[in-house]
Parts: sequence; structure tokens; C-alpha cells
Amino acid sequence: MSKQKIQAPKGVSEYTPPRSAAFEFVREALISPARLAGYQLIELPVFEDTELFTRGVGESTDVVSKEMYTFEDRGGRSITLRPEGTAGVMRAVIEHGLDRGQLPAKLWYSGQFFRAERPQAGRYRQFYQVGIEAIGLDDPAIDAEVIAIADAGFKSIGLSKYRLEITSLGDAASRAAHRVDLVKFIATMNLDEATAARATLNPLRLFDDKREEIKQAMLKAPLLVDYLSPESKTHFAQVTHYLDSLGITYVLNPRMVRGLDYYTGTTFEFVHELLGAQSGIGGGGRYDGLMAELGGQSLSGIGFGLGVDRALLAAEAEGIINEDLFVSDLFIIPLGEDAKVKALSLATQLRSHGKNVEIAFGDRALKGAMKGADKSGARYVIVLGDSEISSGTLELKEMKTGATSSVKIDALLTALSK
RNA sequence: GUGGGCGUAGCUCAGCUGGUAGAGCACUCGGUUGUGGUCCGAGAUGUCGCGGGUUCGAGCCCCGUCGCUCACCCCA
Repeated sequence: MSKQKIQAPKGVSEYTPPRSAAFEFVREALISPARLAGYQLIELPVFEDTELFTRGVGESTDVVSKEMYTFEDRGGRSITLRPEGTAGVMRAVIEHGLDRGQLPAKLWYSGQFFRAERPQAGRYRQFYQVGIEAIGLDDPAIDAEVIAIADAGFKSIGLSKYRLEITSLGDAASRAAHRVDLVKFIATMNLDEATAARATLNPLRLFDDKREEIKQAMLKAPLLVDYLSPESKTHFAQVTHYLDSLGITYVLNPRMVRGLDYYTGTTFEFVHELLGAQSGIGGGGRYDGLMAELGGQSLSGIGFGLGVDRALLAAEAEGIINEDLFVSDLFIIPLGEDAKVKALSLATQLRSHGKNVEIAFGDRALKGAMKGADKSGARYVIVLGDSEISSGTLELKEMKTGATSSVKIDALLTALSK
């Protein structure tokens, strides 16, 4: 632990073996339902013009006002490491005209995002999300499908101890009308300075306050759902109807608060029960004004972002990560120089058929090499020495049972495929 | 930005009211010739986060500093 030792920057998540295998499994599980639903990959830069986020996400949000990694590049441009995914996708959709073809445009992404927050359990400065966006369709059925895709992702990991919370933020006019009354209500509350300042920025925030006295007081506050226009109400009723028909259970949460300004209409959040303070494992919603705000045509959109780091923590909390996520099919222990040559060609050939093959190099003692084979979780092991090479026959040992069987070298592939 | 907790071998941690460091796991080798998991034996590893102070003497006390961690704000 010398003073000069370089460490990872504060608050980044890193995944090293063997946990990295679980991370990979979780990320893949989260995104596969979207692929099956016809969403296509979009790969985007991790940094963007700062203005994309100030305009898209909203200057009044905490994300933009105090959590962005912003710097000037050598040309004097203001650059920001992406704090979320949707704004960048919208920018790319507009820039590449992806909204000119058949709608909706359906896209998925996966990657790291950055927020300069104080780290804590489940909250990192660099974190991983997978997400999807469906652009150009306001049919409530797609809202339900998007939610179902997220739910399927969590289910395919094996998660069960989470709940889906859902509400509608309505359209701009509904929100404006509600805000007037909510501000009036808050004015009667006698708040401390910091809280009052927060309420001025976004009065909805008070619904999320963790202090008991504020929670109590807010029970009487006017709710946005009571201000929804008939169109918004109908739309939302349709969404829940489709969810019901899918058998997806949800909790209506009219006090739900989202951190990004662009949400409209249907919004939802997946909350895990076994995590600490940072229990949101995914969330999303409609953003019907975002594309126009960023200079594109006026198209609606809906999407979600799922936290890979948090989903992994949730999976671990539920005890559903099993150790043998990574196993080799075969472990070869070569004895001597000729055997090494033979092992290399044998491994190469088997790998070309998709077999996972490891070789114990380094002339280790046989006992040590066997231990290595054991650790690797390999199903089979062979010791390859002069006698095997000259006879062309191997002793194939199944590690789990300890049983061995004689196999011709040429028949190894078929033996492994059994 | 604010508050609490903690910093001792690769990992998890012990170290009594201050007398210059230990355990378990992991790792390497061995228990006679080419077969793992159990067992037994041997071995290697730390400037006890860093700097200063008190003291004859500090891992243990004091101050500072850096880092980690949990929580608040907020969020995936």
C-alpha cells in the first residue's frame, strides 16, 4: 500500500473474475428480450456536446445542474460524458434520419454512463445501463410492450423480489395546472431553506422526501393524476389494461418522481426490495416533447434504462448467481515439449468447433495442473504425454465423477459433444 | 455539497488497560515414478493508508491528511 499506488478513480464500478461472468450474464439477460422484440443496436459515443443534455434532460434537474462530467476539449468545445442514454439516442436519430423510415424506430443500447455524485451502495460515478427507445408511436400498447420487455429482462435473470411502480405524468397542460396548485399548497408548509429551494426548482421533489414530517404533510398535497386531461387518462387506462392482460403486476404510485425533465405521460420504475437506499433497478417512460426540443420533428417516444450494476446487486441479494457461469469443456495437461505442440493444435481444432478448451502451460507439476483444471470448472481433463501421442489414445477424465474412459484422439470432438 | 463508520498480509479479519504483528482462506512445494477435490507437513507475503505529535517505547493515544464505505440530496 505505498502512497504512489494508482487506484481506480473514485466511485467507479469494476468487475473482475469471477464476478465479471455474473455481470456479463446479467447484462445479456437484460437486453435479450429487446432483441427478440425487434429492437436494433445503436452504438453511440460516451461524450456529447454539453448542450444536448442541458436542453434535453433539463437545466433544473440535479443531473444537469450538479452531476455532469463536463470539460472543454482542445478546440474549446464544451463536452460532457453522457449522464443518461435517451438524449444521445434522440440526437443520433435526428442526425441520421432514423425517423424517416417506418415508425416506430426501435433501438437498444448498452454502455457506461457518468454522474459526478457521491458514491454509495449501488450508486457509481461510472455505471452501466442497457436501454431501449421506441420512437414515433403513441399507441398505449407499445408503452405496455416496453414495460413488458423490461420486466422480461429482470425475470430472465431470475429476479422476483421487485415491484413495478407506474403512473402518468400527463401532458404539458395537465402538469402546468397541477404545478400551480402544488406550489400553492407547498407555500403553506413552512419549510426550511434548502427544502424550499428544492421545491422552487421542482415542487414534485417533495413527494420523494424521506423525512417523516414532510411525508405526512405531503399526504394532503394535490396529486398530478387528478389533473390529467381526458386524453391522458384514457391513454393511461389503456396501458394498464394491456399490462393486466399480460399478467404483469404493478403498483400505481401517483407520488412517483422522476429525475429527468423530459418525461410525459406513462412513467414507470422497477424497485427492488433487497437493495439499500439505491433500490431503483430500472425506469423509464414517455418523452413526447424531447425530439422537437432537440430540433427534430415532433415525434413521441418511450423507452427505459435498466441499471446493470444494480440488477447484479439485486441478483446477488436474492442469491441467484450460481458459481458455474463459466466452465471449460476440456482442460489439457501437456507433459513435455512434443505434448505442448500437440496440445496447441488439438485445442485450436476443438475451439474451431466451439469447444471451450484450456491448456495448462508452464510445465507445472501434475498435481498443480490438476488443481488448475479443478478450479477452471472444466468438465473433462486429459493428460497428454508421449505415450498418448504414440498410441493415439487418451484417458478422458470426467472431473465431476472422477471416471475415466479411453478415447482416440481423433474421436475427442465427438466424445466432448456427448 | 452534508453527516456517520472504517483503514493491519492477495481476501476476510484478530491484536487485551501502549512494549516494535497473528489467524483463516487463497497461493507455491512436498507426503517417491503421470491424475484434482479431503487430510498432513513446509514455505512466501506486510515500511499495521500517509504525515506529524505525546512517550523510554504506538497497530493501539492526539492532530492533520488521503482513501474506502454507508446514509442525506438525488438517482440506474
